[in-house]
Amino acid sequence: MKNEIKRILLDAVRKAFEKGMLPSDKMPEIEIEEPRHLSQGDYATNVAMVSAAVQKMPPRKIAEILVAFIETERLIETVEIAGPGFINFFLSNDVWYPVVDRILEQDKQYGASDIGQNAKVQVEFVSANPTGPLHVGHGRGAAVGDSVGNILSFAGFDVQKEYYINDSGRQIRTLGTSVWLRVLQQTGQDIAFPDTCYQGAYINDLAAQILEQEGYSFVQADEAAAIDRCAMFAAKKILDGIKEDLSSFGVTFDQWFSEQSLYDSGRVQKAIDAFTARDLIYEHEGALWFRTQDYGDEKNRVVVRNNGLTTYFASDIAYHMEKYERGFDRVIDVWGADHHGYIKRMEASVVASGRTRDQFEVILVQLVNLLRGGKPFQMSTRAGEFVTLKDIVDEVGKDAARFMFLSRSYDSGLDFDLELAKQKNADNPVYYVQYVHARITGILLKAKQETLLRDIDFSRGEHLELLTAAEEINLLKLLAAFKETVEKSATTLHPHVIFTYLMSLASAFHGYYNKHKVITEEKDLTRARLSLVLGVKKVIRNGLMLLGVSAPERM
RNA sequence: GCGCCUGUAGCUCAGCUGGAUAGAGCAACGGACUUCUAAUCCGUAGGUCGCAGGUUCGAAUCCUGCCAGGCGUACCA
Repeated sequence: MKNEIKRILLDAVRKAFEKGMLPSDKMPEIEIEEPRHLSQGDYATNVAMVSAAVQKMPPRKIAEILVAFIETERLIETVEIAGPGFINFFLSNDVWYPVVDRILEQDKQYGASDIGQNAKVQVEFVSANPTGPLHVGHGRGAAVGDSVGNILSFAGFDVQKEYYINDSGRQIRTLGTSVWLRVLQQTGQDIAFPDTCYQGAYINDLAAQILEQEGYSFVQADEAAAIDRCAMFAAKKILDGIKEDLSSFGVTFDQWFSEQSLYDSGRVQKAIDAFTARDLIYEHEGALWFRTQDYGDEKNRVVVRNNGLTTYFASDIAYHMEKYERGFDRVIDVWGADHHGYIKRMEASVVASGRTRDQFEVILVQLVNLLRGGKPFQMSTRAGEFVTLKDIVDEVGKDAARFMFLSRSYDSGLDFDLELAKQKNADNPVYYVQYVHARITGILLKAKQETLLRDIDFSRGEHLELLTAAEEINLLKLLAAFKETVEKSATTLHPHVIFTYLMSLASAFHGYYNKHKVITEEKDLTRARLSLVLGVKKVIRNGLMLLGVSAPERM
């Protein structure tokens, strides 16, 4: 429609020039936008204002001339000049009716877009160390990553969701030691448990489990091997738990990628060697350094410490090289905001390995500020005091938790009040949107019971021209805007755009519902309205699906 | 000190690829259920868009400088 208006305007400029009404036939880059207020039409353009310089005339004068040459076609009801020189277009209702047909026809695909051009994109998120259960903070990253993946996929990208498992290095050894010491304690040995070990009660559970499995002889085994065994055992158990928690949070991954596998296949060493050969890595004071400074980082970074152990950065370099080798055009990492200092060096390694800067993007999710009854509630993984994602899902449900995490831009910190979240009351916006879906289902059920309206599974809209109420036209316009909302969300990588859209659609529907009856005495009007609400129902469902929230038939 | 994010109604936040009277939810106040689910709706009230400059016909939106808050600034992960 916007292109249509642009064409009409170009036409008007040309005709006005030919008739000698305008000194130039040039038209600068113009905007066609949807005004905030209904009184300003369906579309407005600033063509007169931006042409003032070229035409050497006041904007309003230009607007008057153009309007005289605009051919009001069937789709345009009226054209007005307003304010400093805006030209406002009021469209006829006919423009909006076909959207219902499109929704009913495309169903679950309505709103899908092809802007992604099938480009291969990888979204990596959560990637929490398997040293303890996921906590609330991970939940936000999980919700964001999963939804961004869904939205990109819906927008025509070829998306793969991946979880990177840090199953190598010091924290895993610490995990093994922690479990081992608990094992010894459980067999009656009086051993101190150091602060540097993981304190959570789950460590005790794991110790009991491995003791049960291995038997008492386990404690007499070689200690180094036993600690190793504990580490493997615990990491596997914890990872299983993480998978389970994510699954009940509605989050699934296409691939779980092991850090250890990068060492086993020699990829880490290969990456170091390759960069060393290009003098991107050099030795200094017994350690190996990457020249990230050459790529805009504030200082160079260590990849191999002087004790011979590699840093996280080393395997991350190899990991990201591997991602592109798998054929991804874009790689998106979802990180907690406390890792933002890591972006520069990661970018450096990506660019150094021959990729362009825009092939690597980091979604920085600001931290979740945990509150309890309005008061700050400090969590500490080390001390074993934290609220797990599982706790939250068990208490408030997957839908409410996900909706809350996605309600705001991840650029802002999120206050998560445990007391508030655990209340299953009407304050929670998820019910506001889900209620629309349930309400419409109720209407359709009722319509089905009416003998005259047995067949309500319309494959296209019926008698749509009878939809003339302001609320109905408004709903149609919102439904038509869903696709561009998806595209905006995909382009900006911001899922909350979908949230905001769903809230406006829900609000428009509730208002309509309270003012008009869908099922009336007039059969044709009823069928028209049923078509409309069926469309609303499908769009609500599609939007919720992108956020990973269910659309209940009943509430 | 430097870097990233944020600063909009009493509270929590949308709006930020510049547009015409800055929006929503909660909280406050007043209304609407013999009706397709009141987990809803309608109305009232509430704002120097952190501050100061700049660019522009036009700035919450872009630029600069301040101020405030969060996070980060390891041969930790």
